[in-house]
Amino acid sequence: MLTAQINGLTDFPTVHPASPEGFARRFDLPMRERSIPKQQDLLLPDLAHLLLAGQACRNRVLRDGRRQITAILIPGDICDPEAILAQRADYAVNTLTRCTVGEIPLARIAALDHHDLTDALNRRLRREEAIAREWIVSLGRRVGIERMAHLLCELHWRLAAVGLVIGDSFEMRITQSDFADALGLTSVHVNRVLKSLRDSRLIHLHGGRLTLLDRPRLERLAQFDPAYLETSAVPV
Amino acid sequence: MLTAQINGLTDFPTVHPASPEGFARRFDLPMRERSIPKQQDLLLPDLAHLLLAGQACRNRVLRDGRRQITAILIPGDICDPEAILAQRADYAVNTLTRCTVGEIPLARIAALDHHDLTDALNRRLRREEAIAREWIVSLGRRVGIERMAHLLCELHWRLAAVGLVIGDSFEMRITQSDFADALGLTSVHVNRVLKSLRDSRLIHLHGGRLTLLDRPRLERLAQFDPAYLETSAVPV
DNA sequence: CGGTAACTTGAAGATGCTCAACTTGAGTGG
DNA sequence: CCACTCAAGTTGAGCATCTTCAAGTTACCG
Repeated sequence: MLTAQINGLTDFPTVHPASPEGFARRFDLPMRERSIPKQQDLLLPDLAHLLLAGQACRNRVLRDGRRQITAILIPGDICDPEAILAQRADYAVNTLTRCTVGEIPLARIAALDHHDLTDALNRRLRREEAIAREWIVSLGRRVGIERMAHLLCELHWRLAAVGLVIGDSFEMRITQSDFADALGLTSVHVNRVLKSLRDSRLIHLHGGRLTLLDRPRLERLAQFDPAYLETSAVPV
Repeated sequence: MLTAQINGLTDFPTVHPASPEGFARRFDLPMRERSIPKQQDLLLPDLAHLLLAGQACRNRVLRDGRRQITAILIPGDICDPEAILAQRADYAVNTLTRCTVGEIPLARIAALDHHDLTDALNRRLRREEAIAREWIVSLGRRVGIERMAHLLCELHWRLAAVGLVIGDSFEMRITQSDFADALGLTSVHVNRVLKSLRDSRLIHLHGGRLTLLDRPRLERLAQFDPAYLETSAVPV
């Protein structure tokens, strides 16, 4: 079994135990697994990509090298829903940690033309747009420490929804540099923000595992309201 | 005729001459027009709202009053596609200028259950998400002047697509304060950024009309690439 | 156990903010 | 048509957040 096999690797990050490959199974689609090192481009042409383990991101790089992450992907997420729905994705997807992806030929998806499937994808897209809106609020109107707090609350909530949180702690191997590119900050400032959160006893980070020590206070600091994530509980 | 009637008002901003109410007509939906002053809440319950004239925005306000605009709406845009697709919209919509909206009862839309309609809405949603991604890049990685340049390029492109640009100039009555809330800046800084763009002879603003004096240079400054807007030309 | 990526810290500087005063301009009523 | 009013725009000065540059230190991986 895939799940057992992955869990056997001791340092393998954030596996979705609720078998996200259920997506492929539900619609009877062939899926090939692939393991990818961290900091690599992930998308291959003519395939849809389902993230099974690890964390990835969508990002854009400006001509002068400035990089902005526009979304963080966790197990169970589809990396490129636009590839399925619109035959194109206008972004790159990179791994933030070592990842396992499930690859499904686009041709097979197109062939089955399943109404439930496009419905499910569109529901996911609406949720992703809600997340994007919240990122816009963060980037526009929250200061560094609030931005970081909000992102950690979001990740906690999303990881919990797929069973990857124990207590208030979860695996977190994203580098400070990548956090910086997600939060619109520099890695130096991310480091200071994290130190400040540690000093305030709001978080604890050790051995690639992050613990939210005082989630209520963290959520208050971030003005985090999970309503935007709850709405479409998004099966499939 | 609606279009003629609106165009009769001399100071009425950015009317979509290509009759955006074609949306309602195409699907044979009843639409009531309503005129709304600037800086007002726009959404009413149990209705879908189509923007016919003027400019509006989706926004969120934090507890301490900080406000972030997450999207700018122009004639032809649907203010609350989520209200139609998911029976809820987790944002407020405000008018930025005086507006005319077309209101369509949600019950009537739900009743017809037209597949083309949900398809069209989902296509619009994907385009909006592409715009949101670009806003994330701007807010995260562009400095003030680049952010403003990029937004002006975006508005130029979108307004041109609905026939509201003459030469390189279009009606623009959004206040500097609202620009600030869209760009994650203060109105004071927006003022300085606009002055700088004026001094560089990149834009000209007079009598509520904005002219892009050197669009190629402005687009280079913003690193603007209209691909994300072109993709789904979005009829309906 | 050596090498490299990631993290940490300090100091100086840039971008953008806050506060405050003033100017301009559009809409209103006399 | 003018005076009045209030919202919007403009400008200056000082300050906060965050950046840049640079020099370490730690931790992971082969």
